[in-house]
Amino acid sequence: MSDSSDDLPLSRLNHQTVVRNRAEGVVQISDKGKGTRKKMRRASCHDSGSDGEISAMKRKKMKSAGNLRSGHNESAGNKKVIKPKELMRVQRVEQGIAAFEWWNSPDPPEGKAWQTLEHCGMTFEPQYKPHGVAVLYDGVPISLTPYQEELATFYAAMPEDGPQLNVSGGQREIFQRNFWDDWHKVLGKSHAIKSFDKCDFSDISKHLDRLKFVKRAASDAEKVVARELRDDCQLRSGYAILDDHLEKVGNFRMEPPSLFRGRGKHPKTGVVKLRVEPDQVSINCGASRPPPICLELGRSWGEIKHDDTVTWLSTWHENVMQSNKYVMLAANSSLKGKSDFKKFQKAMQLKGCIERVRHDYHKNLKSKDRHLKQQATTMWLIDTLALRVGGEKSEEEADTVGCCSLRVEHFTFHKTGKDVDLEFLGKDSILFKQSIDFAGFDEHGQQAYDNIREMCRSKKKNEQVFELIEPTSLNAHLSSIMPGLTAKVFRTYNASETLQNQLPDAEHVIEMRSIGDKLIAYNEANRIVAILCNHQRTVSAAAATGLEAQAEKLEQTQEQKIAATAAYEAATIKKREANKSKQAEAHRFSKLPDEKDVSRRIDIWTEKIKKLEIDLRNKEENKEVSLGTSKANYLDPRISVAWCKRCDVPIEKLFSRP
DNA sequence: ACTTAGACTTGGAATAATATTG
DNA sequence: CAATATTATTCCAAGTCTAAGT
Repeated sequence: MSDSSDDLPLSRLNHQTVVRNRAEGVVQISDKGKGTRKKMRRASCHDSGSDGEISAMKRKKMKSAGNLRSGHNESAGNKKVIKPKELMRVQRVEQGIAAFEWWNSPDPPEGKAWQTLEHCGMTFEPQYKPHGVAVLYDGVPISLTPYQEELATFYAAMPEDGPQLNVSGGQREIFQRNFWDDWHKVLGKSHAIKSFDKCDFSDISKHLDRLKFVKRAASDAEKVVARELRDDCQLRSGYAILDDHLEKVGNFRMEPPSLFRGRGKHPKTGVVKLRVEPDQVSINCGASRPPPICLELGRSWGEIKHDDTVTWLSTWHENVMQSNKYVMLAANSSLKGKSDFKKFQKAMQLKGCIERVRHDYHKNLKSKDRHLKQQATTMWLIDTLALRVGGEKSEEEADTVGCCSLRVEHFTFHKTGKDVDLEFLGKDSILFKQSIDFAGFDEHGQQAYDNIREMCRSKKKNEQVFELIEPTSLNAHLSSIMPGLTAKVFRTYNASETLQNQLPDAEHVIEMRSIGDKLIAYNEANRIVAILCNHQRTVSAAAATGLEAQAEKLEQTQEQKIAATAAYEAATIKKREANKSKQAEAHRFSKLPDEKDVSRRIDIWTEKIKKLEIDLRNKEENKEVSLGTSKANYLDPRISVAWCKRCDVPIEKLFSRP
């Protein structure tokens, strides 16, 4: 690491080639053969597997690097030599990154996130290029300045029935009003355009559609060029060096300006999200390393910081919600991996003292102290229904709630029956709607029910049920039971616990014939977790029609089977008849389908139908459930990997790697 | 003690890449 | 081999939680 070019900023090494030396297992980013050289230990082909705990995490993070080689070995037995797929430049770099065993690397000192950090800052989209297509005002084309046109184009790009705009409560109107407020300001008081209603953006919309069409119709050669450009950008700015190893950066491209798209009934939807320039961006990098060079001609970064207690590389302020945004390392980086590992470790720690925690709130459900009683009741809900804690929100955001912010109006008690309807909009305005049989959950459910009922009494509809409880106080209480325990940990813990319980036993799984059947069993457990966490997705029009088509296909296959069965029966009958009316005539039916042949074909159809049915049922059940979130954030990979090992399922069937 | 800014995880949808099928 | 289905990745909003400020 003493090469002189080591001190060259990453951003300057922009036309380098990346070479992966197979024999030595060395990854180099070399400048035409000489210069910087990053050595990395290569992931060993077969994992040592001794360090039980982490080895599972490690398996999850293992890359196809191993695959490539195993593919090679197999081909040795085969006569034909299968050439490994040629890798793109980006893939080669990322294979090198994946070879780093972060789980075996030492942690930075307490309180520090890193010791050295070098990266390339952010990239920016080119400035707006006017297209000159006019907005019609009262039927008359109006010429606009480039900036005015840019905003008009943002609006024109939004289809009439665009996402989130059909939310009941007139989101389309809010969207338009917010856009008009901002655009009107930019147009100025004396502008010819005075009212939104007379504006017609359809010419711009058509222009944009044409551009989209052209892009879609691009030739293969053009697509290759586009891909090359993207790869160049990725190689130039997409990686960081943290504590002397290469890491992938997550979102190094500056968000382009646009109209803000809040979820649900967001009061700010349609507000102009401004273009952010380099001088509004702060950079965080190691003091001993050269800071990134701003690639925008004649521009520079706003501020250079050297804060080794945080993990962000760049940050800027966003004008719509007044929030900070960050560039961080990618989800599969060592930093995120370690933090992920800690999260699941904490959940395991909760497993060790869950009895104590539950005993605590079970006891307090009957407390005379109002605060304690509310606290215990919220804990019952968080632990049992996997609700989020639910902090307070401002008027400037969509009205969504979590446990602490639940209001009387979200509960519906019925005179008959013990079920309670709980209905509210949670994170991302996703609907939570369940009929809850409190007493059915555990022996404390009845008490929780009584408490909530009592807390709702004598309160107005829009008042909070647990007005004494705030996330901070709830978390403070939890931390007093177990250090570091917060409400969020319960979701992780209960998700992991559910996965563990729902995965079928190995003895049962190992009997399954195909990997496919095993994967269905895993997905089933995954789905139960997703349902617990209320991870939903909307059924797109395309998905709905796809489902219909599949149902039709199933029906067709069934018909074919019926036809085949009929043919089979006809054949047997005729054979029997032939036998009866002497052998002499039997040759007449020699062309009839052979009995065995037909019955084999029926078997094939039966198999096919079975497969289609399973497939369809699976899809139908997954239609509104999103498995991705729970898989990415809640399922402890160690549980999944252990299950795979026991059930003889290759882990890469569950976890793909970039 | 209370409020707010900052930092980081979680989340669904859009989009790109890849696999499968007709 | 093109059309289509499936899967992975990107995007960026929206949560949680800690720490700093007052």
